[in-house]
Amino acid sequence: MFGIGTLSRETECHIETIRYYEKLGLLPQPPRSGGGHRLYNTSHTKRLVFILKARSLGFSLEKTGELLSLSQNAERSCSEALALVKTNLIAVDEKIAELQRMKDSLQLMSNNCQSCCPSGKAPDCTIVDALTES
Amino acid sequence: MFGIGTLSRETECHIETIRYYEKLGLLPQPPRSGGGHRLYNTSHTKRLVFILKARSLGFSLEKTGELLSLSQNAERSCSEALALVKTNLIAVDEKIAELQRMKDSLQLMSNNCQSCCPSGKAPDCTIVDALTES
DNA sequence: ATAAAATCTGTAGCTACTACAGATGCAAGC
DNA sequence: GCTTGCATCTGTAGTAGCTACAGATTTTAT
Repeated sequence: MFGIGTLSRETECHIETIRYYEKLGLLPQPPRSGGGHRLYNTSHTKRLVFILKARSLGFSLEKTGELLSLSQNAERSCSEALALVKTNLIAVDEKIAELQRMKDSLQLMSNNCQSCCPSGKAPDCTIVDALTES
Repeated sequence: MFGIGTLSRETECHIETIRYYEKLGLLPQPPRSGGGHRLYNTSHTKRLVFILKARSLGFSLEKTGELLSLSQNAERSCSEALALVKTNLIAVDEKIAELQRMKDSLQLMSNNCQSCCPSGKAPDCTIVDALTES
């Protein structure tokens, strides 16, 4: 049994975040010491690592909760987990596409600006114009 | 002079968002009708369009405010605008890279799952395993 | 004149945390 | 046994960028 600081250090997850996940029900309420300090064991660590991995893959905390309950279901339904992964994959793909569009526009603005006013000052900044014009 | 509803329709920006931008100081406080309704003109439209474009390029509202003040500066400093654009470009690039990593992992999980348990049910779901294992 | 639509202000909610304040708990050294 | 200092506690408020009300008023159309 170890305290929240140890769990935080092991998982590199902030203490406040751990408590926040507990509040949301993603982590179970751990037993407490006589004075009220939370006491964890390795099963808590595993569960938190699961949550953090899902987070790093872009799953919302709600979806992460669904994955967690799937993972604890004795008769695991692979297809449900697969559906969650695929939905997230589509969302990630869309975000990439949108960011790529942003990147292209920004690149264009940057290139235009550098070729038209290399001195650094110009009364007709192409960047401002690009944002101003319709 | 027209009302907030018209401005909202023209720019496809929600009424609440317009008021929010005013509250933040991105949009000036417009004149009011006798009864207190906001009255806009085309200069407000232009400014809002500028904001919305910057938003669509991933600028934070704070950075958008900086771009706005640059755009209104008589002696426009191209280099400052360029710096803002470049900083944002780097941030966008980093986000793309991170999402790409997510995508690769999700794709791998999805492929593994589909090849190992096409029936849809399996007691050893590779997705759950991937999240559980260290 | 009246009904319906638009707008007003102000507050609370959303996601996923983060940052306090102020009160305790705990462990180690003396 | 006592003190010191770090760890932890609860609860609230803040962050970004909105969104969604409630309840009151204004404007517009008939």
